[in-house]
Amino acid sequence: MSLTGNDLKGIGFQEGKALGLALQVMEKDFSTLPVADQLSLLKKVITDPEAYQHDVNFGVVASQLLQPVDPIIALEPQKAYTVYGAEGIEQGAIGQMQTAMRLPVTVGGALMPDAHQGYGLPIGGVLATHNAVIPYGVGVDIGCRMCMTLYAMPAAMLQQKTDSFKKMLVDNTRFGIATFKKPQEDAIFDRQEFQDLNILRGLKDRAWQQIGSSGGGNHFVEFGVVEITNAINELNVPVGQYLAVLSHSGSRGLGANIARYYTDVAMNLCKLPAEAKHLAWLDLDTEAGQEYWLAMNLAGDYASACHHQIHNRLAVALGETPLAMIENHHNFAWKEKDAQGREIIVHRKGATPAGKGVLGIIPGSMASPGFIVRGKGLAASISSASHGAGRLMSRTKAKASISPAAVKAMLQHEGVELIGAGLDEAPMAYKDIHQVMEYQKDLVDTLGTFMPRIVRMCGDERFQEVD
DNA sequence: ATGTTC
Repeated sequence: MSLTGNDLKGIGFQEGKALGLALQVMEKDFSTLPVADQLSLLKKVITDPEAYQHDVNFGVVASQLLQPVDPIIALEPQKAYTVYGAEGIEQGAIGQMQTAMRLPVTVGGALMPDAHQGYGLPIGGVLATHNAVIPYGVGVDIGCRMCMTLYAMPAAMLQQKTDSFKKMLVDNTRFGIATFKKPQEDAIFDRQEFQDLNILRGLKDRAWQQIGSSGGGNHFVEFGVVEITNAINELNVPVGQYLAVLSHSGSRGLGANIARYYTDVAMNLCKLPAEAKHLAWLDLDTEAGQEYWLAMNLAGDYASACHHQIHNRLAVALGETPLAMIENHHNFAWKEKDAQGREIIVHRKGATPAGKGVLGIIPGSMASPGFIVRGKGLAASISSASHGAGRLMSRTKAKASISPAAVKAMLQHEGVELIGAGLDEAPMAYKDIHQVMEYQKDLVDTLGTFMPRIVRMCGDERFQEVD
């Protein structure tokens, strides 16, 4: 029988290295004993660690228990930050942002109008720090991002040949646990980081299996209609309608494992009061900080590579070359400059980079438009905007209160075909994107809109191997 | 977000 972390906490272990080591020792050498016997052994060790310092089995656990406990870093008075669309933001997200503004490393922050509560920094939170990176300020899905390609094809084809476009999505995208039988080669796998960092060496094989796949949750790949409304645009396309592909996904298991590992490292190295513990940071001058920075950037590039494979497969299926491609991370940290020219680390956890002239994509929901935007570089927003409409209700509440018939009717009304997805992704579970765009009109200009027509999200693939 | 827990 295997012990759990909670079992150990029950006999007095604190969250930390000793707990992890104790679990390892029990799993390796004592896993055949009944749980009660395992616990009574560990109880002796934690009661009198001195006696076990040189024990062949428990020496490593006892020595760790005897290490002095790291002092807790004090929070400072809260620094000022700007909230956009405060009336639509839940209190939990505001509270989390206030805590983040009290870290000694924090130099600035902003909360986007689609914000909601997360772990550590809220989703929709932007945090600028000095020389420190917070793994939970980036989020679990490192490099979660948007990518859009525009085609010189009549958008009406989507209605005329709906079934053929649906088949293109089914054949060329993978959701949930499903992956491609033959993953496509990619330059990302030549990256030295996969050899240089221990953690990455063990993650490469699954990254290879998963490349080009989309995962689950709010991720999607969809065909839709882009309406370019601004004649002055960096895409170099005239005002008008375009058939387009839009994708939303991240770095799959690769980023999730990097995030989990370095959050753990940070929380062990950087002890904060309970309400701030998930905001543990890594100093960029330390080995761990530099490793995380490399791993995070690799995960971001991997997420980008996944999107490029998705769009390439669909370009082949369409038999066309895209006119333009737009893409942006919205879960990431960047080295940027503040107004005084100092280097800052900008964490955007569910926020779109909106530096002056920077293009980005802000999706709505499966039945409402997304927006192609150009950042205005507003300092108060730390050059950021929202990464979507934001949830109006939790996944649990959405599943309990929205009826499949209502979703079906809404999709039909908006002329949207859907493959997969659960009620937690229903359009009515999201805020009104037009209202959210209004809240952030000082942050971005709109170049065009994207209306979804044929949407694929994660469905039963969660439970069922496809290929 | 994630083969969802060291």
